[in-house]
Amino acid sequence: MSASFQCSLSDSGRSEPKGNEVVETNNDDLSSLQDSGTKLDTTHVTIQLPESMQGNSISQQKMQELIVHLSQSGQLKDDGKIIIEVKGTQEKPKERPSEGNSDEISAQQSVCSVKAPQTHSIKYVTVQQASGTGGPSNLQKTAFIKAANGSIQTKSDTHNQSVPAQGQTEHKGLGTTGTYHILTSTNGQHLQQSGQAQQPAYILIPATQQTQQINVAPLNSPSTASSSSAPIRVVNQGGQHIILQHANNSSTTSTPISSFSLKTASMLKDGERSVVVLQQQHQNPAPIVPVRPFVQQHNNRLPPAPPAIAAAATSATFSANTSTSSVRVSRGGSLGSSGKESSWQQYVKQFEKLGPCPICGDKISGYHYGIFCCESCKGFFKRTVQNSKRYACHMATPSSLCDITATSRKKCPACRFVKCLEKGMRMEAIRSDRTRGGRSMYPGSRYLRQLAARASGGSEVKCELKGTSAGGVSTLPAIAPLPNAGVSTTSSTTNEPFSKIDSVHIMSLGVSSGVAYEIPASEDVGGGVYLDPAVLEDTGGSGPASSSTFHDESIYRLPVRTQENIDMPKILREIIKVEESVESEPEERLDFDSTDASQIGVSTLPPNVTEEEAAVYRALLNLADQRLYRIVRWSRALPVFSNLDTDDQILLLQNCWADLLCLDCCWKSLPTPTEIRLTSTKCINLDAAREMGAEGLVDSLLRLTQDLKRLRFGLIDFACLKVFLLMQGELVNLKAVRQVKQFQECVSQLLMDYNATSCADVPNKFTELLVRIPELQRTSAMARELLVDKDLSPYLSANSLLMELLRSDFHRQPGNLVPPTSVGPVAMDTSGQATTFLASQHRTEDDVDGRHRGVFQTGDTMGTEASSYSTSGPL
DNA sequence: GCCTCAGGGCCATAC
DNA sequence: GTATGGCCCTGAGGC
Repeated sequence: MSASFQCSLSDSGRSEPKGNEVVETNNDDLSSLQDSGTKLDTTHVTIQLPESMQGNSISQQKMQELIVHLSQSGQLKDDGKIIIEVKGTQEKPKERPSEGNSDEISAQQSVCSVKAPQTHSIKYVTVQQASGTGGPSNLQKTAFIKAANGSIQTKSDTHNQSVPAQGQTEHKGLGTTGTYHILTSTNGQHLQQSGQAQQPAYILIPATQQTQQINVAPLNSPSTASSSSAPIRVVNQGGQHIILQHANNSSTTSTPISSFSLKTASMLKDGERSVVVLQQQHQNPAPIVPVRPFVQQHNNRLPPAPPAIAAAATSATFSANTSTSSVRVSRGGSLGSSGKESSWQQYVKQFEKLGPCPICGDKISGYHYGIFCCESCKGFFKRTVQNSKRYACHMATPSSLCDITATSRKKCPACRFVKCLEKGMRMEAIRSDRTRGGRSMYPGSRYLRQLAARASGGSEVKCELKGTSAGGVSTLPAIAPLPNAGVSTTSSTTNEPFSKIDSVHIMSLGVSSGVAYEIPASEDVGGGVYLDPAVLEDTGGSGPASSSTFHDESIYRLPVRTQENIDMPKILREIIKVEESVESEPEERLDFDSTDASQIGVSTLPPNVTEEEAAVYRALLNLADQRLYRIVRWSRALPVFSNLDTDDQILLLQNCWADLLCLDCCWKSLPTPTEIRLTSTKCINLDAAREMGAEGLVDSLLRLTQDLKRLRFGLIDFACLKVFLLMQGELVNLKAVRQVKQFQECVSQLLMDYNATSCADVPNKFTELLVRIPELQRTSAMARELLVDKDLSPYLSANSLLMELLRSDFHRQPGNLVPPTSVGPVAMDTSGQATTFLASQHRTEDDVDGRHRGVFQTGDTMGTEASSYSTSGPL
């Protein structure tokens, strides 16, 4: 969720607008204006944008997030309505009156009224935008359909404003309205264009480029550029700017925004508020170089016209050519050649005006691996990824990334590489087969984005190219921005390059050379910043599909942005934050030497087990025990869960601990599809597992890991799936059934939305993930049976959490005839009664009894010792 | 068939 | 000896 939405929603009721900001009001006057007599619960949200923005739009996704957030916060009831005002008045931002009264609502108003027919509540959201010049108007109608299962779907439609849609209240006549088209649906697919000739493009401009001037040229032909261009819509998203190209280029007479800057000062923060404001650069627009259509009719094949180039109207190569033909420059020198310059020199010339390389400040040479950057950084990035290079920053106490400039870039390749990633370079753009030429097909590649743009209309391609990478700014998918879009962004409120608060873990799995080390990364490295290890084994033809270069070597994992302005709902942020917090804890030890039998208390080994083997078992079980403690810490840090009754917490953890352990194994093993990763430096493969009698388990884990990898299982997926597994509201004896169910549904919905909107390259990802749960549960059942088959007492302390949970498993088996004489508190509350999905794994009583005999043979002692858990233990 | 453009490779230079 | 980076080659896709 965008900062503006987030902030406005976080403060209920009226708030004081300060400067250019988003405010939320509950203006009864507005309500009365919009409410056509119905007694609906009304929520008002005002989005304020400054002067000179010819319009402003909210993407459908934003709308949906807004609705979801309002629903979750209880502010939006069924049969309620929401009025979203998008203010874009003529007043100057700083002179704007402090209170948003109805008189100010002169620019736009959006109205969402709700009527809930039975199982679905259909929320129509209309966004009306006014230029103040009068003329025909259109409405974007978006239906938010809240299904019975809690999911929210959207549908879009465009219609003329003259006839208010059913269920909507009347809009105030505010002059010319424009229509923007929603580009993505909840399933991540592009919606068909409806009605208008063009569709908008979303262009993400990283906030780091706040000082970069962005020139926006009209879409129309150059000859009409100055008079009939489409206005640009600007919204804020998670510290990034989204420029939404107006779709209506046919009838609007609004003045084009020719040039504006994104200024640091415009990114205001007011407590939890974060507001984006775009300020117009010039009252009198600078000369605009018509942006050449990238495709189709004009046969202009210039490289994308960067904004700065557009500004440089007198540029030799990108002259202010007002004709449809233009000087074409190609490296082949076929056109526009000076005769003496090499083709390459000519080619490079195109980018001279682009501005500095976002990484080192050198000259941009072109679009490389996802961003505009210089040749040097291109080569550096290529070598680093291709050769799996490992760097280390030698700063003793790094608090920020080393300064990377054209002169200093050689000094710290570690920080340079992190900066490459941070600025949006994509490792998946490096080809594993090293084939030359052709179009790159990695997710997010410009080519794919162009294809997508064409498929959805074509005109926005021009816009996309125009807005692409101002001054070397990295670009992001113009449509349906990827979750890791934030890779290319930095803080929206600061120009601080980086911070080393979070870390990029580049961990080697090599035993000897595998020195785990950290490369400092930015806390601003962007929303969803997780370079999925699966990406490195992309199945795509041009990606590093079958590369063995990467996946066995390193994992590049950047933290998901968790700062306030992250573009995701609050609950999701909290979950991610908890996940990151737990992940940041020191890694568990897998120590084959320190766990001696004396600590266990049982020194008698089974006759066929050597001390050496016992040490291995002890180490592994101890590792599992440590992981379980971590799981408990994780769960207790979760919202909702931490507020549950202790009995409920115990019950829920009893139910899923093995699932979580197995999922954790898979998660850690994503970079090593042929081995299950125990720690960052130790793995177990099938051969080793066979020797330990765990071949089936490891094989199942591997298959699961590979499935998840194929699905591009990321941190958000991981975190949400864990919550999903934990919060099982169907458990018998669970007290807070409703809260648990609601939380699970909420997280499920968030994950579905996230996957639908941000993981479009993995069809049905959410469903695919859910389908894996039974397999995960089978695997975890296998693991528990394996543990039960082994007599663990020689290897594991009696008061280990693992032992306790296994004991609780035993008690939860239906029909267990011989309960242990003493049970730990973990099992006390629900012994013999709680049934779970795992309990449905049928076992015979004899089997269960026999398998557990070893586990419980010291039950009395364990019960006594373990009882401390109830007060001071993990639970 | 030509052009685009974003990949990779080569190799002189720097460290 | 290795890393760097400037220059050029390559080739799928678009027109």
